[in-house]
Amino acid sequence: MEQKNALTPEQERRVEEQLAVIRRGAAEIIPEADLVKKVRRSIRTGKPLKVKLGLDPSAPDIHIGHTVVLNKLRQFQDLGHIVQLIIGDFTGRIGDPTGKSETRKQLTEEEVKRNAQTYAEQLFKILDREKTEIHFNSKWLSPLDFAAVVDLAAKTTVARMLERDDFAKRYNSGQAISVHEFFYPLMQGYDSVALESDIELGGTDQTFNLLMGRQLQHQYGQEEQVILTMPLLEGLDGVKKMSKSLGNYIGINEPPHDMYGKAMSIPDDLMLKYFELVTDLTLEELDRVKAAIGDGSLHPRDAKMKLARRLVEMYHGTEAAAEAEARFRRVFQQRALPEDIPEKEVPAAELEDGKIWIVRLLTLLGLVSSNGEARRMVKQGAVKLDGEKVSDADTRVSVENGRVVQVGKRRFAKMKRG
RNA sequence: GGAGGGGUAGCGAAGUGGCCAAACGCAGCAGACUGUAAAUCUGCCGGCUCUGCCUUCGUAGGUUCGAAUCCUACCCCCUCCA
Repeated sequence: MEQKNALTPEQERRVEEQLAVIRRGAAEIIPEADLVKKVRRSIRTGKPLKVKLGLDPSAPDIHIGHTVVLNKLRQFQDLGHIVQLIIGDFTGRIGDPTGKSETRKQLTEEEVKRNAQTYAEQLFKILDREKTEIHFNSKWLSPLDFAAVVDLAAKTTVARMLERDDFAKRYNSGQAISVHEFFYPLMQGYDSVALESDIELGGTDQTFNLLMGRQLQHQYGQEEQVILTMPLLEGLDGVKKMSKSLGNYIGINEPPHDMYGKAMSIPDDLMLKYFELVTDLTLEELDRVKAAIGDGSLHPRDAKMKLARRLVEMYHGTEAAAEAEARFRRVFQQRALPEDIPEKEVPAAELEDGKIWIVRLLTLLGLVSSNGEARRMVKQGAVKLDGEKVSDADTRVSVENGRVVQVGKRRFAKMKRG
C-alpha cells in the first residue's frame, strides 16, 4: 500500500540519505524492509518516526558505552525524528537480568527516582532536548492489575523466554532465575505498545527484549517496531562490555584529564571502533585515520591521542581537551608533575613536631585505602615525596604547604597544613 | 512433600580438627620494560599501634586446649522425584 505511493525523485534521494545515516555503525536492523517502509512513509507524510530507547535507572552515570546508542538517537533527531526516552522507574524496581549471571537487587522507589533524575541531566549533552520526549514507565505499568498482568504474561511462553541467551545459560548451569525476571522483557515490550514506537534502539545484548516489543505490539494489534541494535563497546580492558560495575568505563562527566588518560589506555585494537562509535568523525575522516595507521604514517599512539583529544572535546570543549593533552604529555611522557595537583589538608592534630608518619599521611591524603596498602606502596618503591623515593615505612615527614606526595604513576596530592 | 548436592576472600576454586588470614587461577595494585597500549618479568593483594595482634570461611549457638573443618538449629541456592 504505502510502497505504492510514489515518491518524488527528491524524496527518494532523502530516503536513501536517511537510510545511509541510520545504517551506519548499526549491528543489526530487524527487519530491514520495515525500516525502509517506515522511513519512506515518514518522508512522504512529513510525520516523524518515534524512536524509543529504554533506560535502566540503576546505573545513573552515563559512560561512553551508552553514548554509542545515544549518538544514534541523536542522528535520528537530526533527521527530524522524535526520540522517546523511557525512564524505567517501574522496571528498575525489578532489575533487568540481562547479561548478569545472578539475580539483581531490586531498587527502592526512592533510589530509582534519584537515579532517573541524574540520568536526565546528562542525556542532553548528546540529545536534542526539543526532539526528546521523556516517559516514566510507571505511568502505564503501575495501574495494571493482576488480571492484566496475567493477560500480558499469557502472550508469551516459557520456552520463548528460555530462548534468551542469558536465561538459557543460567537455566542450564543451574543458577537461579526468579519468575519475576521474566516480566522484564514483557514490561519493556509493553512500553513499546504504550507508546506505539516505530523503532527501538538498544545494544546487541538487548535484542531479545527488543523483539519482545515487536511481538507484543503485534498481539495488541499494532504495527511492529523496527529493531536497531548497536554493537557493544568493550571497556578499557578491551574484552568485557563497558560497564560501571566492572570499572572499565569512561564516564561522560569525568574530569578532562581522567577521560583523556583512560582513552589512552584502551587497547590499540579498539581504537577504530571507538573512533567509529563514540566520536563524531565523519566517514571520510574515519577512512583517513584507518589508512594512515595502516600504512604506518600515523603512529598508533598519535592516533590514540587524537581519539582521546576528540573525546574530551566533545564533552568538555577544545580548551579543556588541549589542557588534558598537555597534562598527559607532561605527566606520562615526560614523567613530570601535573599542574593541577589537588591540595589536601593535614590536620594540625595529626602532627608531632610538624612531622607525620608517612603511612598515616598517605591514608589521610586519601592516596591509599588502608595503612596496610600504604606500607605496601612504600615497600614497593611507589611512593615519592617531592620527587624523592621514600623506601622506609617508618619515615616521618615534615608537613609543609606545597609538598607533593605521589603514589604510583597517577596518584598525587599536595600537602596543606590544617 | 521426598531424596540428594551445595553456600570459602571481588570472582572462580582448593581445603574436611592444629603447620589456615586460608593453595591455585582470574581480576586488581605496584615495580621493570614501554606508547599510562599489548605482551613479558617481579612483588603485593582482610585490618591494625605489623618480627606481633585482631576480625573473616551462609547465620546463630555448642563440643574441644584448639574449628573453615565436628555437633545442633536456622537461612539461602541447585538437581532429581511427587
